[in-house]
Amino acid sequence: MATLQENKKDYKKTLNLPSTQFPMKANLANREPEQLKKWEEAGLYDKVRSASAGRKRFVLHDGPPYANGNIHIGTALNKILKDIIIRSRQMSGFDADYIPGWDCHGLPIEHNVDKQLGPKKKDMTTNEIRQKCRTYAEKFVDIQREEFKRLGGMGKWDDPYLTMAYQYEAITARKCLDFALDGSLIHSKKPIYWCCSCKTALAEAEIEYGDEASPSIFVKFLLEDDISDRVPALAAKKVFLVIWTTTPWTLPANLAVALHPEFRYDAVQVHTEDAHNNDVYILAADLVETCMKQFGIADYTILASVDPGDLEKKNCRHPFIDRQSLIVLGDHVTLEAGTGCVHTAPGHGREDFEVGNRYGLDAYSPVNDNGCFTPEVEGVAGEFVFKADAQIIEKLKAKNALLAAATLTHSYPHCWRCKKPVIFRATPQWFIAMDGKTGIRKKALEAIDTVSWIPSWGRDRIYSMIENRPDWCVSRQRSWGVPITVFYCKHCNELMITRDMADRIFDAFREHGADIWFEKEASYFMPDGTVCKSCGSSEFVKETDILDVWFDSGVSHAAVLEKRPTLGWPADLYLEGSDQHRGWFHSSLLTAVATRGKAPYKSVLTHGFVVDGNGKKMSKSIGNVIAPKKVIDRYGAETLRLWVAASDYKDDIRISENILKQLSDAYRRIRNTCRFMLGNLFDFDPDQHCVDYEEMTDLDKFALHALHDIIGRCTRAYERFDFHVIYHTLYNYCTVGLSAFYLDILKDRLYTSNPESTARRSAQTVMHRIVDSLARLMAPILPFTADEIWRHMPDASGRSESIHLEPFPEQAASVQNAALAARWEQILDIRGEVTKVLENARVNKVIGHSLDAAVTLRATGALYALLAPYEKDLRAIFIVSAFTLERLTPEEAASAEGQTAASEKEGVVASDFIASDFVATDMEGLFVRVTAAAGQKCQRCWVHDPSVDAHSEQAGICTRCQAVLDTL
RNA sequence: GGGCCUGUAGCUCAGUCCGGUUAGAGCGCACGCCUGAUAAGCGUGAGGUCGAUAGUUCGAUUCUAUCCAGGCCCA
Repeated sequence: MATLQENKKDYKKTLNLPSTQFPMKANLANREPEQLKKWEEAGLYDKVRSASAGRKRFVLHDGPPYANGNIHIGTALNKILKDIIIRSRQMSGFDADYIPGWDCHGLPIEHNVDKQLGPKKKDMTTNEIRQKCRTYAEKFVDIQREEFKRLGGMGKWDDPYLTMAYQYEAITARKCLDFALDGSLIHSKKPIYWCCSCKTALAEAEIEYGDEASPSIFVKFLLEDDISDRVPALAAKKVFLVIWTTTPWTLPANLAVALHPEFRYDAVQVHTEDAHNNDVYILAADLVETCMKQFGIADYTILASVDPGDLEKKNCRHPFIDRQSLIVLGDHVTLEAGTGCVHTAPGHGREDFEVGNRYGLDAYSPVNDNGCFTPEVEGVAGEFVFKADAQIIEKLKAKNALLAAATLTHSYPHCWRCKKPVIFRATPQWFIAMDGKTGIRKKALEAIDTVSWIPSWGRDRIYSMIENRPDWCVSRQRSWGVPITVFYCKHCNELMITRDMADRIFDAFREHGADIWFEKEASYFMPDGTVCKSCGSSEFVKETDILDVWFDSGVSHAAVLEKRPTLGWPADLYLEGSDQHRGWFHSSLLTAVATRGKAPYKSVLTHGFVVDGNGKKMSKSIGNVIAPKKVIDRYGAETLRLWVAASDYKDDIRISENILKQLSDAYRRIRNTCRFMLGNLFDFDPDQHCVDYEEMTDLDKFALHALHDIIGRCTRAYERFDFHVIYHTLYNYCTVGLSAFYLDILKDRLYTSNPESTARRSAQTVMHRIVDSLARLMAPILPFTADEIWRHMPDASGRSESIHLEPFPEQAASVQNAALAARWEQILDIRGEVTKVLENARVNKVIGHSLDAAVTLRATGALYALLAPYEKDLRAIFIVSAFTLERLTPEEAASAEGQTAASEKEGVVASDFIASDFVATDMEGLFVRVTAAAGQKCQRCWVHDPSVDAHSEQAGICTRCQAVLDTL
């Protein structure tokens, strides 16, 4: 007779144990690049495209990232979301092409090129510099393209749109001229940062802040208008508004004094020994005390409180120029320093400009390119502004307008290149008028309500931004961009642009790029014989300003959606971070309503920002930045994609080692669950072995019902872009529905049955459908893994070469069975009660494995009726060796409940019922008894059964196994 | 400082719109089992003043206000 050990081995050979080439370890970091290469070699994306030709289109328009630097985790989030959307729409039956884009012009690139060039730049022509910028942008387009592809994103990476492409540049210039031709592009002055030493305009990014010592002076402005009708205490007094400034040189450009509309102001009469005696000063009430200290005035009386509203639009006298200064109200006034009355020179400060704009004041800036006063400024004409400070202070003293003067060290903007302090200076700029005759603002506001904003607060956010924004300043005094292609008369400075010229410029740009603007004379773009309408001159000069890059990307709907044959206007969806309400969503809307009268998108989806594990923003200085490359190298792009899917991206989303670890655990669980099913399908041929629904057990039918529930939930979630619902649904399904329930129960049947038996084939039919559906459902989120699963599934007729050519699984109504599902939900609950009692037996060393146990259930009417039809199945469902069902009357149940409770409390055995070890459960009318199973453990199926060893020919196996072996 | 948004177990998310049993799930953790999914699998269990405070209400995680913490956009 064979030894037990040998028998064990022999019997193992007779089992149908899982077998698959699908590896347990994903080794994503290494395998993903190989996979990408295979897809590329196979031309998968082209196949996807041709497979969906003729279907209804879904147009997701890619917002162009800036072609500078490596991608960061936020860009990765954005691109992965887009890819999930493209793939899921594709799988739900749309034709969804993805055309990535890059924003290639603009200051940050030029700035970096500047840094590389250093002093050489001075000797280079504009086009030489532009060429360097173009090369730089190309380099980063290539770098980022590879990084994006590595994320698993599917799309036309070989044919992206670039804002520096000639055709794109031509369209950008053309769109700008559309504004010019309909009168929406206006020329006006605005203050900008200006470096007097480099003689150039500077952008915010080119400013470095550093300490600087400045004069700090208090100046009084005589109130000309009488407000004693509102404030009687001021009758017949000399009333002054007192301002504070650290830039005395801007006083010649003073046009206004600003007060805060909600602050309280006091009129203070001072008593001094000097010329200021009996002056009345108007100051913010909260600052009276500190100001008086600074003025060195101890003796003063508060005469009255003044409502700033009573002063609005009244006039002061400029302290040393024969001019009025208007009193205005503005929210930018603070109580942090000064007097609460703010010296306002609209030509020399951004807030001054904005408040001045509202009151119709000129951006007066009598300072030339060198930083010297123009001749019109008496006394200091020709003087460098910072040098003029002292002279202006002297002048104020002489006019008895100076209340105090000191020196203050404070943070002040400096030029990034020459490190000298910069000034704010108004220069002519091009603006797109928001409220001109084309009424862009009004149209934009109306268009907002035709768009679906997800989440809905996006609507309010962009609405208030459009509602309150100033005119759009589109001028930049730079080289790297699309020029504003208008001309001026050389003699009278009259603006010149016509439809004909616009066409010529468009054609020239399309052929040569925007460089040609800087190469050719104005006449090149003008019909022969063009003369100035105003003075008749035939000599013209070109505008040298270039366009704000937001204009470039803002016309992408025209340059891309309208031009690409696979896209269309308007887009179904724009998807970007919530910062783009002010950025791309905003600029796109403005250019679209102006030229097409409609929004360029039907819906706008926004995602939040990536923050660290504590919800803090990532920054280099804090050192909490997580680079996508690091994540990919360690966990693979799939894990990063799973992170995107798991997070509710409408909020800010967190990432940390802990979160990634959790996701990588989840990934492994999903992978392994699929691997188990693949392993059990090793001998399954779907074309031959599928079992009909009607022939299946209720358990298998329930599994199909549950699967179709999952399919419904996931496909609905894809429709609503609720990807985290999919993650949770699939993950929970794998752990709870499959691994801990269905698959665990199935093992016995799969391993021990005759391989050809209906019981086993039925289970395989269900598992095949599950793994097929799971792979399809996960494909948009986990494209690598889904395709890997696909390749390891049993082959069947009509299969595509890649899962990415397949649609989502259908939700088949034929397997929906609500009544059956309701019964099984209850059986699941009962199973939960049984496992608790089993665990108790395990703790008490009665059993180890659940197959060591025999379970008896006693149940009352309804529960008994539910269980009775399944009596034979429940042994397997509970994964125990023996199962018995007994019926209990309600009276017995009630009495037993009481007895069990009593025995638990007192430790007394109260009746035979309790003596037989039944335990009351949390379910009313359900009692469970667990005992060690009788009989030997079958060496083949591991079930304890009295029949084991009853057969003489084979040692250690049960009748059931013997029967199977007989058929093999 | 202003506009918009967010805050539920260690983590990722339900629930809150329209107030009402002991606020749910999975993971993680702890303990145990198994060794025929094995760098796997199964079971049980412990975790929450629902950011804080005040108000409305018979009753608030849910409604209101303020505050705190954080994010985006402005200033």
